[in-house]
Amino acid sequence: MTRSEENYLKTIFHLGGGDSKSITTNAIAEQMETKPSSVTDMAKKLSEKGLVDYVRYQGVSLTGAGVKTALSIIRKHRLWEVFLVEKLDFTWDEVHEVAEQLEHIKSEKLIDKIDELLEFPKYDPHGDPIPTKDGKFQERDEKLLSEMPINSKGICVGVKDSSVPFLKFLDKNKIALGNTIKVMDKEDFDNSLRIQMEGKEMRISHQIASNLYVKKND
Amino acid sequence: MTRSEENYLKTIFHLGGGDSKSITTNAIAEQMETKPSSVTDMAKKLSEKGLVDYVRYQGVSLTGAGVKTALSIIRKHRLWEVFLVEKLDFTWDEVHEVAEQLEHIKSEKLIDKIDELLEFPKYDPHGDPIPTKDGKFQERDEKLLSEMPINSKGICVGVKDSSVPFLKFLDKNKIALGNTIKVMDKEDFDNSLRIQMEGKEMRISHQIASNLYVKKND
DNA sequence: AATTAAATTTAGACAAAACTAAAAATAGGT
DNA sequence: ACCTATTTTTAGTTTTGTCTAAATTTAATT
Ligand SMILES: [Mn+2]
Ligand SMILES: [Mn+2]
Ligand SMILES: [Mn+2]
Ligand SMILES: [Mn+2]
Repeated sequence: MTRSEENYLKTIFHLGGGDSKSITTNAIAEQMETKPSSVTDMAKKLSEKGLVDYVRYQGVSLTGAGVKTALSIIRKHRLWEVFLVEKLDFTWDEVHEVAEQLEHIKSEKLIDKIDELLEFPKYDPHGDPIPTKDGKFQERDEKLLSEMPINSKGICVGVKDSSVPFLKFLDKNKIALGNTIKVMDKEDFDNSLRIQMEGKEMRISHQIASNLYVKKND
Repeated sequence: MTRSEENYLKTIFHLGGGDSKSITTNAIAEQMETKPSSVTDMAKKLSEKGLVDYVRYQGVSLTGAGVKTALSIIRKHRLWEVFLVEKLDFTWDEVHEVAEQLEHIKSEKLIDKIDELLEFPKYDPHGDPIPTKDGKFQERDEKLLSEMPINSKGICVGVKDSSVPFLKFLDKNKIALGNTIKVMDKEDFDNSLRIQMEGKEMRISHQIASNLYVKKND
C-alpha cells in the first residue's frame, strides 16, 4: 500500500464513498488538488487491488477492504493529532499538516501504543471521532449550532471547517470545544446568533454558527 | 529533499563521508542494498544540489550542507528510537525499523518537542550519541570490550553491531547498557574473555566482545 | 431525436528512482 | 609499458504517479 493509494482511499471515504455511494473522479480530483485523469488512473489500480468498485464514467465507491484501510489511516491521523496536542503542546491548528505525514507510518504496534499512552481517546482535537482498532465509529448526537432552536443549550463538541484560519478565529474569540452554549436569539436578516458561551454573551455570524457542532443538552 | 536523497546522505555519513573522505559508489550500493549504477545517478543529483562533492570514478564526500542534513536525519532517527523505548515500551531490537520511517517526518517543531519530552537525551538505546540541534556530537571516551586490558573495569555503554539477533542475544544473556564490567582473564587460544558483569562471572566470545563498547573507569 | 456542454477517459509525455547490460576508466601485476 | 580484473559510468528500460491534450461518453436542452 503506497502513500498515494492511502491518500486516495482516505479522500474517497471522506467524500462518502464508504456507504457504497459512487464518488465522481472530478470530486476526488478537486478534493486532492490533482487532475481528473490522474484519478482515473488510480481508480483502475485500486480496483485491480479490490479496494474500490469502479465503473467507467460512473465513479468509485469503497469495497469492504477499502473501507477498512481508509478507517485505519483515519484512525492513525486522529490519534497522532491527539498525541501532538496532549503530549507535545501543539495547538489544534498546527496538528493536521504533521498528522498527514504521520498517518502513513507503518507499524501496528506503534499506533496501538500511542492509543494506550493517550488512554484510548474517542475524539480528536477537532471533535472528530476516532475509529476503534476494529474499524468502529462512535457517532455522537450532535448538530450544527446554526440549527439549534432559540433557548436551547448545549456543549461545543466539534468543528465542521477545520481550516487554520477558522481555528485561529475561534481561539481569538475564546470559543473552545467543551464550552457551554445557550442560544439567546436569532437575527432573521443575516441569520446571525446572539448566544451565551460559558455565560458570556456574544454575537456570532451564520458562517461561524454553521461550522460549529454542538451536543444538545438532553 | 526526498526520502531517497536523505537516505543516501545518511549512508554516506555513516561510511565516513563527513570527513571529506571519498566514499566509493560500490560501498554505498552495498550498504544500501542497491546497485552501483543507481548510486551514480544519485551522486550526480546530490552534487547538483551542493550536498556532496562528486568526482567521476573517485567517489563522493559530503559538503558542509550535506553533513548538516545528514546529522539532522540521524538526530531524528535516534531521538525517535529513545521515544519508542522510553515512552512506548518498545525493546531496543524493535526500534530501528520504525525509526527508519519516522526520521523522514518533516517538522522542526515536532522533533524539538520530542527532544524536550525526553529531557534532551544524549544517547540512543544502542548507546549512539544524539547530535544536538546545531549538529554537534557528544563523543564519549569508549573502547571495545575486546580491547580492554585484564583487570580493568568499566561500564557497558554501547553496541557496535545493532542487528536484531545480536541485541536479542544480549537480552537473553542479561547483558545490558549500564552494566558494570570487569575483565578477569583472556584466553589466548580463541580470544574469549572471562568477565564479571554486575558481579556475576561469565565467559564471552571474541565476536561478542568486539561488538560491545565499554567506558573505562578512569 | 439531434445538438451541445460538461464530465470522464485515453493516449502520450515526463520526472523520480530504480534496474540490466554494455562501455569506459582505473588500478594491480607482470 | 601493457594486459587484465575490477570498479564505475553510460545508455536504455521499468514502475509509479503525475500531467496535457485529444477523444469519448454522458446528460441536459431543444
Ligand atoms: Mn486532520
Ligand atoms: Mn482532526
Ligand atoms: Mn537505528
Ligand atoms: Mn540506534
